[in-house]
Amino acid sequence: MTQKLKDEAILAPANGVTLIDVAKVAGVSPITVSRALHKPEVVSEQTRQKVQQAVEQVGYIPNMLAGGLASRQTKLVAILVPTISHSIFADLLKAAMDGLSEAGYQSLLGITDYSVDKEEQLLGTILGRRPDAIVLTGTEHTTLTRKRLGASGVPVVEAWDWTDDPIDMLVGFSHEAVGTAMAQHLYEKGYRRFAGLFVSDNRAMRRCHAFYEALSVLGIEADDAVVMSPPASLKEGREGMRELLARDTRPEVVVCSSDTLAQGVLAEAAEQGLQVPSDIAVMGFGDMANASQLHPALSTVRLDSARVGALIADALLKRFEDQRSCVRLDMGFELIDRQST
Amino acid sequence: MTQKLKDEAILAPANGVTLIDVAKVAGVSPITVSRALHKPEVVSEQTRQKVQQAVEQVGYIPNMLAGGLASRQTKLVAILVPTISHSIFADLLKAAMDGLSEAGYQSLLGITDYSVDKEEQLLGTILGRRPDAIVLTGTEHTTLTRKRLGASGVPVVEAWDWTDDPIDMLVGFSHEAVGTAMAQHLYEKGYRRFAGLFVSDNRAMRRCHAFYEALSVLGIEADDAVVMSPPASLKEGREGMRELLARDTRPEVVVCSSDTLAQGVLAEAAEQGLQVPSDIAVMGFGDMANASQLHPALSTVRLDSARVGALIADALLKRFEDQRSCVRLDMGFELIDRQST
DNA sequence: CTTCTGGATGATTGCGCAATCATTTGTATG
DNA sequence: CATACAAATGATTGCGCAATCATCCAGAAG
Repeated sequence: MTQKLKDEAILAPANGVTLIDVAKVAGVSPITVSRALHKPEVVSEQTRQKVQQAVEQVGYIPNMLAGGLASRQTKLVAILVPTISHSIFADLLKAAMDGLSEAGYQSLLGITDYSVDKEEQLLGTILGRRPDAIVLTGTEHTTLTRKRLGASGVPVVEAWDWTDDPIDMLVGFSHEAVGTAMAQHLYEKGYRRFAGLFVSDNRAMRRCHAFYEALSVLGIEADDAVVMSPPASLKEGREGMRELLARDTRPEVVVCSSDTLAQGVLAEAAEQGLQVPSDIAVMGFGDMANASQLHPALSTVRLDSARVGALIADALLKRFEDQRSCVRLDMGFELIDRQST
Repeated sequence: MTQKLKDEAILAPANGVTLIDVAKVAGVSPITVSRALHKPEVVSEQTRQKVQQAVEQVGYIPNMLAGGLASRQTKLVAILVPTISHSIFADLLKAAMDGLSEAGYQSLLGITDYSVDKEEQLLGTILGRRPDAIVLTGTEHTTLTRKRLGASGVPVVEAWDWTDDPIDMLVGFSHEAVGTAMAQHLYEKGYRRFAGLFVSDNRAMRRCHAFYEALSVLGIEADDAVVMSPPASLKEGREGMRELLARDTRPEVVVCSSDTLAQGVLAEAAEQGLQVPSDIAVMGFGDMANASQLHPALSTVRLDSARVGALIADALLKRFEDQRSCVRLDMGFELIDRQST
């Protein structure tokens, strides 16, 4: 077959052509075509090639609706994240999608806007697509969500958090441990006057509480954190910083619930002519790609969300291979000292 | 029915329960259940309620594979973007998804990494899901992509760009016009020594060429732009800036292919003790949420990608209602002067 | 009282494919 | 040369649903 012929043939529509058309052209039965495409090892090399040629000639594109209905597996994985506007979740999502697509799985994205109710609602329509697995962010869900997932038997990964009572699989880290570690770390660096700037999502607040708890254990009293509502953008960071600076005593270090917030703090400090870290130090959370490139480079907590995404994909692929596999992985985290503390 | 009963009932698995089960419980035929759910107006209020109750009692979740196969519409829209790590595309995607989900459509995300070949490959598997429409970023595609789309008859929106020869629908703006406008604008502000810092993706390069073309029309000779390979992050911005500053003559203004790159330029300028804009001015592209919050606030080109996303959704919904509808919309853009120029 | 109309419901069929079981063919073994 | 056995292929069936056409019934019109 010439290249030209192939090019013209392959363009056939996704609508008309079915397995049967391919079978006719190849001179075999429809089921043999199906096998040639999905289980080439059980078909003779000769017929496999005939089928392959026929597929290209008629421009066949398998109908995965029909395939999924018949085989009860959709090669679809639903991934629910609170937002895609934070590089943390964008990176996680990208890595998970890449890992899954290598194994032939497509991803169905859901954005929960940090709301467990929206998560529940998304889940309702998503389950209608009969995904082979579902990835959730966090371990906080509505009871209905938990029940539906438990009853549906779909493999689940809860990501980006840690709990002793997971629905199924788990890839993440303890936000309480992060809060505690940040407090101890900054204390050991000699800071004594602390301020917190957090966004009021579930996980950030848990880091916040652990942070203040640890401070109190260290014998330090600190003013309450400034708490903003999501999303966490530079704007919130600047506003929060202004609020902190308006207080009676200026803190030595500002601990933020995300790098983005911290970046806003840096911008506000620059605007007000404050030197970082000599006048005021700043610590973020997330180690997004920008963090090391800011001026001054941002001290933060490194999570490697791309790795979390990749490990989510791994966990799922393992489960697909072996029903009994159940990955539960505490990724940990790493404190990164740069110029801002 | 008590709340408790409902809660317990609704949790039934997504696997076992079918329309037929609902029909039995409701005491009607399966097809009546289908109608009660999809076309409530043709069913009497009484049976509609009976069905609704039965659905909740048995925890029925419609199988959209079966529904899609039978009705030939999947309520799925595929959206292909080059990356989700730029807020421009993240916002566009989010807005499009929101607009579509309100009308009951789910989105299938594909990330092309700025590669038309990857786009082609993604399209292959995506067409297997028989989406009701496809959204592509840009107007540059492989010939096979064009042919497949043309032949498949699926509604297509090309977004974020402009062309006289669209595949189908079009929502975007002219990148050439942006390049030209930036050159004229900066010229009018009095700048004469220009430098360009661009990333080598198709659309950025077209803005770049138009920019230099316009400069040359204005009688200005400028050194070649520094061209980095994607992705465009702060790091590339800083590196590019260092390269520019190493040249014989320092430019008065640096024009960047994205706000992120520009942000890197600002960071490098700060690091090197250069005042912006007095020592060197900077202009970005995109007006991401951060741009106005940086220090100094970034002059840029405003695109409102969320609006593009919303209009994409509108264009598709219109098409779904009326086969003949074919939106082609030039969104234009807006130059924004802030502190950095 | 008959005929007509239209609203409400049901029966049948097929969407495109893979699982399952059945059959054919080719090859090795005694 | 008969038997066994595996590899390769085919026929049938059902996945869960909506489109299509058919039926039923109540009330209006004549």
